[in-house]
Amino acid sequence: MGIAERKEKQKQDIKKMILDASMQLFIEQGFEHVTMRKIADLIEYSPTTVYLYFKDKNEIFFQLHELGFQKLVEMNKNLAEIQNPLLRLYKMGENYINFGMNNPEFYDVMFIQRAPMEVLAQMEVCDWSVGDTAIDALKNLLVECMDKGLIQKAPIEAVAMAIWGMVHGLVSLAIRERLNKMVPKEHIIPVMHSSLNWLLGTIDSSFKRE
Amino acid sequence: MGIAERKEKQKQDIKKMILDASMQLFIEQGFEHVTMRKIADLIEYSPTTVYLYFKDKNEIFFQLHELGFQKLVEMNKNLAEIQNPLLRLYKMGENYINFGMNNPEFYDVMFIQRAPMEVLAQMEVCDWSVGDTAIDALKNLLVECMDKGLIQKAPIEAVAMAIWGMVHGLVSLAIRERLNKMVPKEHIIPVMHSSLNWLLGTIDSSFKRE
DNA sequence: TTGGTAAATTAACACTGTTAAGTAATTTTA
DNA sequence: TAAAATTACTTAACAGTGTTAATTTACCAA
Repeated sequence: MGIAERKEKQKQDIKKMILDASMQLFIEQGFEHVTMRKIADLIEYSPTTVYLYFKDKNEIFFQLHELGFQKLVEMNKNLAEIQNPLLRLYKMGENYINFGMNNPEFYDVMFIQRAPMEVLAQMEVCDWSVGDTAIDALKNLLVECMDKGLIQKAPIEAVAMAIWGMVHGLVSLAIRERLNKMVPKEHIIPVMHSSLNWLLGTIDSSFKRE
Repeated sequence: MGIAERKEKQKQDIKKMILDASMQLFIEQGFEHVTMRKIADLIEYSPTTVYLYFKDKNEIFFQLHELGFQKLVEMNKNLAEIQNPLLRLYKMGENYINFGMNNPEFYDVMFIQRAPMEVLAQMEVCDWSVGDTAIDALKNLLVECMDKGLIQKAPIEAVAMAIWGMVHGLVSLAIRERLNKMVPKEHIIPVMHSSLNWLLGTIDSSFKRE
């Protein structure tokens, strides 16, 4: 069935076109300026055609949110070569902050916008796998640190949430303009890194970053 | 000029009616379901009348955001009676978490939504005074802790951002449904408190909360 | 060539924030 | 008190939003 295959491929191509157009719009103009009509204009189809490939606007954002996680995972590949788990933990936090600050629109749709979670809630199998995988990576790393006696044993859940909370808090406050007065824009990433450094420094006082 | 006064009062009354209606809508139905027409319906005026009292929708949200800060300050009055600065710091974090989780819509407009900051950006004197006051309270408390040798000396800015970041991160992740899989909804506030407890515990190991 | 299916479009609905123009009510002035 | 001016409010409209139903166009098999 060569023609059915080709049709399927065409369908996937258009889906990709829609996602590319959406991505372009939302990186250039931000989440709230992405409209179905603008997407349609960009791919030179009528607005309703988009609905033949995606259930609704939220589903498009859900896909972009997944794409964002792919980018984040990509970024974290440099962790593998780091032996010291505590250093790896620091680098993971640094990566997270850099990712958020360099890809604010992706960060937005991944961790701030409600849209992707609404799609998830309406799915029969409701697992946020991309998110859970990322969280598990953090948890596993923490377990490794504790096992090797690098940080004090404590409830993993609470520690993981504390660390994730901190880096997410910093990035989301920055993205939503709540740190403008506190720190000038050009210094904000270094200050975030020093906040992270302070936290990990208090976890293990023997840890000092070069 | 008694009549000018009365007019002024009437004007303020209607402003208050509009804010009350907006608040009711956004507490009951959430930020994104507050519309100018619904507000107008609720106060039984035409939609355009609202524009005679507020420049635009963002300005209404800015006022609600200020109101939210009043509520938060109100909540923090119980801090005064606490002698130990470290305990006071814990209680401040606890209050922050409780405030956010019990008033998610207020928290949203105060720390997540862009609208209030857009109003601020268009003002000639662009100071986020309510926010800065809150941040200063945290900083001062940290200075007190350091002065009394309760926590190790470190750059205030970085420490303040780390702590604020953490509590904000936890609350905003919860509000935006990113912790649903990690922690069941009914346990979420206790886990947040234990995250905070863990952080403050690592800052000063002599500190254990009852 | 015809019939049937798939793909895309047009038109429309019910909303949204916001502005311009017009009306009604009130106050000031003569 | 009557006319003029100001204030308060409303109606109508614009340009946009997501989304659905009905319709047309394009394609492929018999």
